[in-house]
Amino acid sequence: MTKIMTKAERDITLKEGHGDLDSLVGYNLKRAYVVINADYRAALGEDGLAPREFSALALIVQAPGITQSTLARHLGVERSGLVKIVDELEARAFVQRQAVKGDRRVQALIATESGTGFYAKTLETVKAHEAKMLSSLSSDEVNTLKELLYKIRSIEL
Amino acid sequence: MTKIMTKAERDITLKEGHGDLDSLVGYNLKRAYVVINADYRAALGEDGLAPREFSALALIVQAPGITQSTLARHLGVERSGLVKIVDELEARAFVQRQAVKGDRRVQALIATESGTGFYAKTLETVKAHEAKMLSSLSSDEVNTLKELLYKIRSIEL
DNA sequence: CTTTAATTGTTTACACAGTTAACAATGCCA
DNA sequence: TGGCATTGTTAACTGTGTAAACAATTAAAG
Repeated sequence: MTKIMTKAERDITLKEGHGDLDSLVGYNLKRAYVVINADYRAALGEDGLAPREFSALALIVQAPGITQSTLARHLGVERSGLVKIVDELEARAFVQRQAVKGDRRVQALIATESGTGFYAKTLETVKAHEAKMLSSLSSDEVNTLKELLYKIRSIEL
Repeated sequence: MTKIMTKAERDITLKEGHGDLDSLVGYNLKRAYVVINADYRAALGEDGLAPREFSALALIVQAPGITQSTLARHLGVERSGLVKIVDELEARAFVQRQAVKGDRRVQALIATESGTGFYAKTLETVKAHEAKMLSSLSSDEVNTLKELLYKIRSIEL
């Protein structure tokens, strides 16, 4: 026999905020991800780089000449999925696909000058966005958080 | 003048693992989320509940009679998006939409007996999956992680 | 060598999660 | 009563990503 609650009772019950879900890391992880992601997009605006293009560009800037296969592996996506990411970056003239002598299958990725500049500018914007989002955490807490998340994402790598 | 690296040089450079990206919370958050999510699905198998159906069911079990609007608000999704989640749960006979006297617009959601049972069983599976994933973290670390993620997801709520 | 296997980038088809906009039915309130 | 808000729903669309197939090329095995 299930007891039905009134609307007021429901709201009070759920307002507390510690049912089963809140004790699950996965649920908190997803919700936090959604919040951060939404603010990221708001902070970068209409023609800012989407997260995946941004992270791809970051690796290309920091490892000039990286191939798409290697890049896909490091980003944790499929080769096929990376194609449109690089297409987008190339369409905006931030990176170039460059032939490699010695292996005609691969095309090395290098950032253009404007790509490098745009990346640097975007990185500052992203850092500002994160600083704002994490302003209620101490810098120790932020470091701990990064550390723990890094541990999790390194599982079975 | 951009210096192109050899493949070996590239691999060494990236293996270190501390470029710009690794210092960003958002990037670590996303990668950790993907890892946890993949293992969640593997742990629950073919006909297990997907994360969103599971969390919806959790709230329905814990707040019998909750309406779709209230549920959507608590889950952080749109009313329209919740429809197919509840459809799925109803198709599997885990919840029922029940008319409410006094307001003919809403339909209260209640878990069936089998829904409650399935939820309890699934919750144990999910807890086991999390325990496995987080085995390299101390229980203090796990609690800290939950706490920090909860702080983040509570921003502007 | 020559045949077989593996790798790279790519396209196409698909699945899934989620949003916005519109809508009918109903309730609230002034 | 009349206007406004809310609820559940559908439909069209976007975004993100996967899996499967393919041609070109390279590496490995006999």
